[in-house]
Parts: sequence; structure tokens; C-alpha cells
Amino acid sequence: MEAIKRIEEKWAKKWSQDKLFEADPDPSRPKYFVTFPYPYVNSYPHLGSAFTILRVDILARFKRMRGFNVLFAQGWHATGGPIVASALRLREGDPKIVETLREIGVRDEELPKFKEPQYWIRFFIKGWREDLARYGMSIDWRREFHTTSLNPYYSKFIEWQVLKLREKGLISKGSHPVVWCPKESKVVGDHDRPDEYAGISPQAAVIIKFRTEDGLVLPALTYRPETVYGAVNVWVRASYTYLIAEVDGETWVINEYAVKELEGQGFEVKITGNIRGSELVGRWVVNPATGTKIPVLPAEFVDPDIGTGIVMSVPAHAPYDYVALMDLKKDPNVLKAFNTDPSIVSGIEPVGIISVEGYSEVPARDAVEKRRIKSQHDRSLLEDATKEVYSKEYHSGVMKEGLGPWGGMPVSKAKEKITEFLAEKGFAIRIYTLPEPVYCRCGSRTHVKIVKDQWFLKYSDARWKKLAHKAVDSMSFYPEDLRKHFHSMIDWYDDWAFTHKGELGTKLPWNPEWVIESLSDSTIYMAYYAVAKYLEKGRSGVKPEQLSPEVFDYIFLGRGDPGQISSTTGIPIELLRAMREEFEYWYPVDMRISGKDLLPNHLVFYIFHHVAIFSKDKWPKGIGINGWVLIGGEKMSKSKGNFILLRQALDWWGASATRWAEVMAGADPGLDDANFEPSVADKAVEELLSWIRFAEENYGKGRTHRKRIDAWFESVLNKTIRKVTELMEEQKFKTALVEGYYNLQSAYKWYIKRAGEPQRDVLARFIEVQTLILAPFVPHVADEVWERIGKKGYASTHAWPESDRAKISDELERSEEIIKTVIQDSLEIMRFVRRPGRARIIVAAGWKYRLLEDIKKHREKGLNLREAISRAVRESTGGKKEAGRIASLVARKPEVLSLLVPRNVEIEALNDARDLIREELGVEVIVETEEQSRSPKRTQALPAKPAIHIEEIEE
RNA sequence: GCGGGGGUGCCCGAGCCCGGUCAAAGGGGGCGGGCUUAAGACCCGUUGGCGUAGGCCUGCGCGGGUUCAAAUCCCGCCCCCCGCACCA
Repeated sequence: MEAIKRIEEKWAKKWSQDKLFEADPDPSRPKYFVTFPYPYVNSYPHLGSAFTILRVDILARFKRMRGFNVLFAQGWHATGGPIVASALRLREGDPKIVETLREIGVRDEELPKFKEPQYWIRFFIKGWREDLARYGMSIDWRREFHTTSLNPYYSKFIEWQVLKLREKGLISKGSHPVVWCPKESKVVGDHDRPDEYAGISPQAAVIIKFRTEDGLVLPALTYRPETVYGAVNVWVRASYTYLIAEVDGETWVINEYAVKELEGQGFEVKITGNIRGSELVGRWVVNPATGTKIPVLPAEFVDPDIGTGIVMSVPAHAPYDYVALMDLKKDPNVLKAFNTDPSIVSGIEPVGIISVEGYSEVPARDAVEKRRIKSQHDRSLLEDATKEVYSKEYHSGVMKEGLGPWGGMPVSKAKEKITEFLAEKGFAIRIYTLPEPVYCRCGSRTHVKIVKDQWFLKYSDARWKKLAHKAVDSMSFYPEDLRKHFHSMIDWYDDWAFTHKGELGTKLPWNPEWVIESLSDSTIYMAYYAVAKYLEKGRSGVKPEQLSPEVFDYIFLGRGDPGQISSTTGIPIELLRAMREEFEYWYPVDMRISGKDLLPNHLVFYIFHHVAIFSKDKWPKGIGINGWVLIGGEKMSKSKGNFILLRQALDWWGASATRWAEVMAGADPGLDDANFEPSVADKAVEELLSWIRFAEENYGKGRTHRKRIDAWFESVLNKTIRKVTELMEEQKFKTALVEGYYNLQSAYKWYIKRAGEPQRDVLARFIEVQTLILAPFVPHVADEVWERIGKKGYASTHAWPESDRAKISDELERSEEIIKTVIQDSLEIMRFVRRPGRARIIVAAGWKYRLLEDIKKHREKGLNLREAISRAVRESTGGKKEAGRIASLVARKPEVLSLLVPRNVEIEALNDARDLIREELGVEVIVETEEQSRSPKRTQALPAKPAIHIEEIEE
């Protein structure tokens, strides 16, 4: 372990000294620009982020070896709420955040510094940089930067970006529902809430007004307005004290929560009194949709903290309502307590208004009975039943005839139409609500608020979508089926609220109380890598204020006159030209590799913003995606105790073994998760050290004369190069490593088995090729081997091995397969032979080869197997009966067609391998032809499948 | 709801897009053997059933179909998983 770590340190140092990965424009070489989405710097990298960035590095290194001038740059993302929220929590003395920081190794005396968001940024950027360097990332560190107004250079760039978008009419203003904390007067994001409330967001709902005779409005909140036609009563919580309030000139009975929500959504609400739920029971209200009078009844399931506290009852289609009604029917006398005649209950029956296949008139009853729900207190079963009915009806339900214009309409469509109708008539209002209570970190209950003056990116814009689709059509995707995902995401996007308050970021230039949110300030920053090298940290003496929009217009769009811009801004003209040249050379991004989490958001934005701002030749060229990393088959999480930071892995296994295990976890592109097995990393250490040893000890050794089998191994070697090269191009890095290392190594083992001592040149070539193939994966090890076998320079930057077509021989490879199957078959036969004597390997007669070749020819012309065989038999000269017999054998074993080699090659191969076969079988081996043989088994011989006769020793 | 993915041998996981070479790669685990004072590591073999000649039977969620031939193509069903806007 220490040995390999010393090697890694040694090479990391050399690379850095030689500036191996610092890339500058070089018009004489093709460029390749790869990026990894800059990480959010509120923690250290873990094995998941390490996995994705490793894929970027492998690709960068591979392309470098293929002769490209590769740029791999890395920045850091600090925009957004979590860091601010964490710093705030620390200030408040939240023990959880203290623990989190301690866990990752922050010392107690350092803790207070984390009260400042800036410190988080500085601290974790340093951590990331160290970890990535140690991990062997081939990054050009001169282009590093971080986001937000804390880096005014970057902020200038982002300001330029949004100004461009506004010029193009892609930004609008409007309103937007958010989760709101009334106490702190702010939006409550997931990072502002206790974990159990994460992910709950505003839902569109409808409030339907049920009116009493004396004009009191009972507003029922529902997600299913279309079912109002089946509402046969209204539920209230008898024990709750409702508020009476003036809303839009009407008198409403509502709960406290709805007051806040209505106020937050632009309604005037004036509380004028209160009323017990029990006082409402027994009153009659009008169903606005049907005009019928329905009673108000008590139900325990009604939660006065949700919605309006008033529920419309649709027992035919809502399991809760159905069960509550049945409960009441079972014991109507409870109504007496409310001075209400129990007999009214008997008159209430579910009214089905939606028909769904597979369900009765009353789907809610079906769902309830299926689950044997006994009362309205069986909440989890009722939730489940509700879900079922809801989704079935929405999907495949149809409004019943007799419902006026809605009759026959699918529920999914009727829902919207009916809402529209109700709203127009003043029977209902649209509202946003939270499906369950959400609390802010500060402890107060939140509600939905409509934010006015919200700025939007107009992703709904048809022209913009069209351009984005066009970009997707022209890009390459790994895996390819991402393309359709992107098309559908682009179609799906609606306007995006892109400004927030109270977070880190760049201020909106024309409205600085807003900050540009995190997804929107990270869309075209790859262009900034071209200039970061010059601007960051004031390297060229340019001040942020000098970076007027004209400067960026020139650098990124080629607009304006550099001389003039230079004189108005004071930026030297050569510097302007250099930045322009740098951008022109590196852009567009050739490949962006990311985890699947960024697929539906960042990567879509990435495309949108590029097509909006840049000319077509600067649009993204490719995207590669990979899944998460599981540890030992389980999702990585702190609570499971299997959370591994990159730095821990590097401490335990070193860079090479960590990289190896990450690749073996499943570093092919795709949405599936990879599985990191610590035991693989354990083993990799030994594996790599022994490769170094093997290479060093064997390079230059070996016999000088050549054998037949040498050519076989050369064929495999060259074919491996070809396959691995293709796999690397497709980013199938795990498959490439399996093919290029494990499979090649086992081929080498077979080679040694067959050849005894390896041939010197072949062995040397094998060691070189193997080392170069390993270079993108475990560069430290490859460079070490390279040095030890006496090569100059770096394997890391050496040319990728070329496959020599002339050395690839399918015939040789197939004949070797034949040998393997002969050995296997013979061993199987020997299981049944008591006293095996000699083994006769009988090669098929010449005419059989001609027959099979004909079959193969016909197959290749597109005939199916049966036709191909029958035609070949028909055309064959000589013994039709014999030919027919062979043909039927072939029909049962079509694989012989794919192993078919010329007869002399087969004979040669078998003779060549006779020693090995004898060794494997432990008996004497005779290779003969069907024509020579007198064995009774000889007629069974097929091309590529010689007859085998194990002679039995007589007692 | 909207969108997407998947069900393979004891387990994990390839293969399925381009049907035959798939009893189905590769791991892991199990079993047997070697090495060793022993354990570990490592190496070899074996790991659906049956079979005294390289074979046969069963088999890749369930049911049906296309085909000379289906894990692979088509239809229906069941089940599971993931993302969805202030979380970067």
C-alpha cells in the first residue's frame, strides 16, 4: 500500500512540475474540451462525485493520447441557499450542523469561522482541489474560479448573460407560488426545513363554494373539482372552531390556515367572528354545480389544519367520504347531539358520476371493501384506496352521460373544463395549497404565497424551444437514448422563476434586490474557463468594473471593435484579442459528463442558454451521463454508515485502486446505478503492484524464434486494441477495462499455456500495449511501468496504441476456439469412459467443408438457416444422403458455421496444440482425417467440430 | 398526475437495439481440491436436472403470438423503481 502511494505522489508531483495538463490554444492540433459540472462547495467530494469526474478524466486522458489538445478545466459553484442556511444554523447553534462539520474533520477551534458563508466556500474549494489532485485528475488548474458576487469577475460575466437574454426578449415578469414562512417572511426551500418536510411543494387546487340559505359560504378545498356533481353532503369537524371572515365581499367559514393562504395569494380577508363546527352540522347548503340542497354533517377524518377545514363529500368516488358516510349510517343517532334529525342520513346515497372499467357504480366502495376498511380512522388504508381510485378515474374514467356538456368526456379533460366553468360562474376559485403541513426551520407553519414581481426565463417560448431541439438533434449523447429524454424535457419546460432572495449569487443587474438562482447562473460558464485564466485574481490587472458588456460581446460573440473597446474600458487590446482567441479555439464544449441528477435540470438549461446566446458553431457537442454510485449494493448514506468521502478512499486504497474500483463499479454511460465494492479496491492494490512487477521483470525477456501461437496472441492483442478504442470512444469505460485488462490478461494466460515461454517481441508489445491501455484508468501506475521498462516520457501522454489490421486473423482465433471445445468435449466424454486409452481427433472429410461453406454463403445472402441448408444440399455434388445427414447435424449445431475455418488450418491448429491437449486429457493424442481414420466415430466429424474417439483400454 | 426505467440462474449483474455461436459473460457466495504448522491471501475445479460418447430435458416476471428457431421480436397482464421547479 505504501509502495503504491509513493508512486502516486511521485507522478502527481512530476505532472504538476511539467505542467502536463495545462492546455493553451495550439492551432496545429485538434482540440477537445471536456467538462464536469462544477460542484456545489458545501462539503468534500464523495465517491459519487468522484465517480463522475473520474469518467471525465478518463476521457480527457484517452483523447490526449489520441492526439488531441485536451482542456479539462474545473470551477466551483457557491450559488444558492444551502451554504447560507448552514452558516445561519451554525450561528443559531444547531447541534446537527456542528456534528456534520465535525464528522468531516473540522476542528473545534475552526468551527466559528463557518458562521460566515465565505468561509465554507474557501474551505471546501481547498478540500476539493486537494482531493481531485490527489485522485489524479488531469485538470488545468489555472482556470479555476467560483461563482456568486463574492467573485465579481464571474458576476460580471453572469450579468452580461442575463442582459443578453433580456435583450432577446427571453425574460419576463410575473407571479409564482412558493412555500412561505410568515414569521421570517421568506421563501422556504428544502434546506430551510427539517428533513421530514423536504420535497413538499405547492399544488394547484380548487375551492368550491357551498352556500347556506342565509348566504354563509362553506368553501371546500378539493383536488378533484369534477366530482362536485357527486357531492351529496359537506363535512365539517364538529369540535373545531372555525373563523368567519369577509372574503371578496362574501362571508366565509374557514380555518386559520386558509386565511393565511388566501392572504398570501392576493385575497382580502377580514375576520369578523367565529363559529363552532357543531353549529354548522344540520344546516343545508346548495351544491353550486347541481343546484341541489345537501346537508352539512360531522366527520372525524376532517383535519382542520389542512385546506379550508371544510370538505365536500363525494362518497361514490372518494373513499374517505364513503367510509365516513357509512360510519354515520351505522350510528345516525350521534346527530341528535347536534340537534339534527338522524333520519336525514338514510336519504344520502353515493351518486356515481364517473364510470371506470372494472369498477361498479361506486368505485370508492370497491376500493374500500377490497381493503376491508372498517372506519374512517384506518388512515393508511384509506390513503392507499384514495390513490387507487384517484388514479384509475383520472386515467381511464369517463364522465357519465346526463352531466350536460361533460357527458362522455374523459376525466382528465373534464377536470380542467369544469374548473374553468365553476370559476367563471363564481362558484369556485383556483388556489395553491400544500398537501400536508410544512414547517420552517424556525418552527413556524408555512403556507403558499404568490410572489409578485418574479422574474422568469421564458422556456415556454416556442422559438427558443425550437432552437434547443435543433441543438439536441445535432449533439451526440452517451447513451444515445438520452436524446429523446432531452427532446421531451425541452417540450415539458414552462417558464422558470430564475431569481431568488436571500441566497448567494449574482445580483440581477436591473433589479438588484433579486439574486440569480443557482441553476440559471451555471448554464454557459464553460465559456468563462477561456477567460478565467486571464481575469481571475486580477492576474492581468483587469478590474471587474472594466468588464462591460461590450467586452464580453467581443470575446464571446466577436462583436465590436477591440480597439475601441480597449480605449473605453482600458483593457489592453492584446489581452482582449488573447481572450477572444482562447474562446474561439476551445469552444464549443466537446463533451460534458454528468451524473443523472443533472439531466432534467442543469443539462437542459445548458442547452437552452447556449442556443439563446451563442452562434450555432458554439453549441454543445455532446453529453454523457452516468448513474449514482452504490456502496456494496446500497445507496450511500450517512445513516447507513456507508458514506465514503473521496479523501477517505484515497487514504485507504490510494488513487489507483480507488480509480480502478470506481471504474469496475460500472463506469459505462447510462442511467443505471454503479456499484462500488470495497473488496474490489482491496484487490486492485495487489493487482496493480503485481502488474508493475511483472512488466519490469519480463520486459525484454523471451525466446527469439517464432511459433504459430505467437501470431494468435498478436491477433488477440490487436483486436483488443481495436475493441478497447471503440469502447473508449463510446465512454464504456468499465467494458473497456474488462476487455482491455481482464480479458487480455486471460488471453495472455492461454498464450503461456500454449507457448510455454513467450516470444520476446510479442511479450514486449504486450507489456507496452497493456500499460498504455491502463494509462487513462490508472495513470500513476502506467507512468511508473513506463519508466521502469526504460521508456522516455510519460505513458500518460504517449500515443494511444494503434491496432495493426494485418495482424488480426479471425482464422487463427477461431481455430484456437476449436481447440478449446475439443478439449472440453473430450473431457466430457472421458467422464463416461472407464479406462481411457488414446484420444483420436478426427478432422472431417473435405466435402463437408465445401458443404458448410455453401451453407454459410447462402446464410450470408440472407437465407434463413433451413433454406440455406436445403439449398446447399441440393446443389452439392455426390452423396445426397450423406449430405442430408450432415446438414441435419448442422441444423442442430449452427455454431459450427461461425467457427468454420479452412480444413488445412484446422488440421494445423490441432497438430500444433497436440501437446497441450495431451496434457489436458492425460492420454496420448492422435490427430487424423476422416479419410484416413478407421474409427467408427469418424463419420460424426463436422468442420470445426472434429469427431473424438476416446479408445478404451481392454481389461 | 406528467415523464422515464426495469423484472435474468443462490445473490449481484451482462445480454437484449442487429432472433440461432445462450444452460446464458463476469463477479460474489457455496462446495471440492491445491498451497500452508494453521488461518488469511492466492491458485485450480465445480455450482439447474438427468445421462456409461460430446447428448437430452427444464429454463431468463405471467399468459398468448410470430418464426425452422425467442431471454432476445409482437400483444395483453402483474409487479417494482426513479425524476418533477427554489434542492444544487
